[in-house]
Amino acid sequence: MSVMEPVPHPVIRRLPKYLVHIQELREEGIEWASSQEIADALGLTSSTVRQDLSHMDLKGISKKGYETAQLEAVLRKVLGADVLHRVVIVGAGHLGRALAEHGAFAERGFDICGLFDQDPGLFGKKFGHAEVINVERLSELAEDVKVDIGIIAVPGQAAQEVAEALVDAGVKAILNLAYKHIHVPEDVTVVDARIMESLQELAYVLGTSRKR
Amino acid sequence: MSVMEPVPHPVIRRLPKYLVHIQELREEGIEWASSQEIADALGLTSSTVRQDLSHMDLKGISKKGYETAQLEAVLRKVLGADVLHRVVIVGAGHLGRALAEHGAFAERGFDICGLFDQDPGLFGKKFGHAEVINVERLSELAEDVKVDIGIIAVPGQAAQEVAEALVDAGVKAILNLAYKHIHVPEDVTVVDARIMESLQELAYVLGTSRKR
DNA sequence: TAGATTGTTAATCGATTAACAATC
DNA sequence: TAGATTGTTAATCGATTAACAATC
Repeated sequence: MSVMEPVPHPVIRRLPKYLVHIQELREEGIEWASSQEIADALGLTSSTVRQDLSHMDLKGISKKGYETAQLEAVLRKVLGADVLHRVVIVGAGHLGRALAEHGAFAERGFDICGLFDQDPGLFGKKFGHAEVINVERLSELAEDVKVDIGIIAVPGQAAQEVAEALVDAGVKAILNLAYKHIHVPEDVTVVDARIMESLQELAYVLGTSRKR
Repeated sequence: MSVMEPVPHPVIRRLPKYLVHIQELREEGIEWASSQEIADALGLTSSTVRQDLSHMDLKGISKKGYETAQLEAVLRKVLGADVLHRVVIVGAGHLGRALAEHGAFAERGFDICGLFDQDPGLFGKKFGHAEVINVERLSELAEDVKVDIGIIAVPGQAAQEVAEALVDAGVKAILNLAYKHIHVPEDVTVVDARIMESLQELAYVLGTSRKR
């Protein structure tokens, strides 16, 4: 509840889930939600929900729970959903293009302001409202507009190189979709998101269940 | 090291990272890797690496480390990389198409054997080597071939419905890319992978650093 | 042999869950 | 009032890190 205490990482990762669910409840016209109801919907325990929300600047009310309008506002604020984030995507392969064309990002405050690749055959092509630009011109763009987030959507071998280009351009937050760990300075935050790893996780589970 | 003890979840999620790194080392002709070397490359501690690998059926050697060939083999085995996994994708939007067209899955033992959508305008169109099929015909396909993994790549509102169709079709492992928690029976494993949530996590970090 | 590195036990750290007094 | 639900403390659980004897 106190404003400046650090929110633990596992909690941060759950906040977007709360936000989505609460927005749904509001669309249905529901004004109050108890920790138990939220927990059931998201596959958590009510205890976890209360602990998590205790980090937010918000008070629940006994017998009623949390006011959905207030909860949505608080979550939007802490997740920066009301701030415009400028995002560049490096790599205009299938995945990079799909992201550029995916409308949901714009809806949630992520503006794709650049789509880069090294293949001249792609330069100038439009995906979503972004045009493919030579990756060498990344730093030029970064001089003009402050880039908040860089998405790495290139093959693994090129990931580290791209990461360094993003860091040089002053980007402090990187989403790494490449199948490779990247090394960055301490003041840069990296979040990994790899569909391949998730698939392999499932493959492991399938393997163990098959044996029994 | 013992064959049948359950491997903790955090360890499982790191195994794919080890595999990728070891494969790289082998391509470079490197035959031995110490826990410290692996840790540095992947941003872990040597202690974590040794603990993780102690779950594998493998022995390191003092002074040399782990034999990369052996380590790769063991990791491939435990992650089921040598088994063909039959995958269906439900949702032929930008993301679903990008996945179907993404060659890296086939390389790693994931065969996209079906791409489904509800939009008749898409039926018959080819992405990668998959043709878009009416989602109502999902169960038909499942009768013919054993589907191991289902990928949900539809908008959030449709996610639960699709999850149920997959469960009905006998799919026991689901990768959920939709922005919505899905409820499934106990014997079905769900892994969530949402780029939006990862972006929001970064947005949170940006928000907190901005304040200081 | 001396030194490096494993495998494993123990210590620490942190997250989740349980419990319950306070409160509406 | 009685009952439901919060906010918070304490207990539990599990993962990571540290430490070190064993070993090559």
